[in-house]
Amino acid sequence: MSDVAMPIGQLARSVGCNVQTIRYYEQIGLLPPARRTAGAQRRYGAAHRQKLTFIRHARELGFPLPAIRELLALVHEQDSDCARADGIARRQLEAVNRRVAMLMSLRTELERMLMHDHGNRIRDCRVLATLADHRLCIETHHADSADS
Amino acid sequence: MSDVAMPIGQLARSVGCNVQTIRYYEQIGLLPPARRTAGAQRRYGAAHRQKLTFIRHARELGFPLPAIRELLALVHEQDSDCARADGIARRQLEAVNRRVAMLMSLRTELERMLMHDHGNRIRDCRVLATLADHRLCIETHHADSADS
DNA sequence: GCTAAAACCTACAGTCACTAGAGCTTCAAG
DNA sequence: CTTGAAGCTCTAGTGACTGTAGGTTTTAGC
Ligand SMILES: [Zn+2]
Ligand SMILES: [Zn+2]
Ligand SMILES: [Zn+2]
Ligand SMILES: [Zn+2]
Repeated sequence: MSDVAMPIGQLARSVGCNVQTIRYYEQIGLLPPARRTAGAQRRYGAAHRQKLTFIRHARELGFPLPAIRELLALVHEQDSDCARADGIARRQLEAVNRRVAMLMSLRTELERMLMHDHGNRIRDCRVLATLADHRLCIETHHADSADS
Repeated sequence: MSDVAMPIGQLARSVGCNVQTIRYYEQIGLLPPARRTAGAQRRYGAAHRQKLTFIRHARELGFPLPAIRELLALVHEQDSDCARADGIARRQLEAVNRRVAMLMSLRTELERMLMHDHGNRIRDCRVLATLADHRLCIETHHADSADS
């Protein structure tokens, strides 16, 4: 399509993020500055769109921005070994695994709380009783790393 | 133990959070202000410790602070119905379920990326190729809600 | 009573990855 | 040439803390 001189809003729609996000990426130096019209509006081409697509896809897979910055730098070294890139992805996988494990035990505990018979008064509520005393929990859901 | 006049550091150790967190909770009105010594240092008793334990346990289960604030308010209405408390917990369970679902599909995709044979050059790297083009993904891991 | 170290105090900045708003300017269609 | 959408910069806010600077209080040993 009209790749030649896309304004920022069109680029945003085409990759599915919003305009402020693109300006933010430029500001922190993740996306190189766009060329500007005489009136100082940004105009983007295919290269920018590719880079932004990469960034957004990585974000959707949960990579943090510093990791993405490193991955983008690696893309330019076509002849180098990809071990570093793979390492970043593996670390991301491990982080995801830790979060999943954490959330699964939270889920178990929340389900346990809710399953119990509630004497429908606050004073007898299983949810509040459990929150007040972790000994009513079975699982050790406690955070070693990875929150919420 | 010495519940009578715990200084903030001791309270922090006893519930397993750090000192700034307690001051932060006081600042945002989640934890009521402690009484002070002549020299303006905070001293805590059993009631404070109970409340803080409740807060920290709820946080470990992923409840956001506004939900915890509401739960704490409910605890004082011993004779009321616990439906609201249960509703908050159910919403938290649903949020956890959404996150788990999201993270599972991220995990699948990350594993797929990494499983592939890598021609150990950047130019052939499956990780970077996949990040550059979502069509190489099977799962629709895309975020509708719940990030990272 | 004195000293030194540990713990405490306030106030403010920084984290992460955006998002929202105010107040102004530029672009493109008619 | 007018108008309305879209763009611009700059600043502040989100959630739930964490870290720092620079000062004061407490406590234990002598
Ligand atoms: Zn209940
Ligand atoms: Zn528990
Ligand atoms: Zn590779
Ligand atoms: Zn994908």
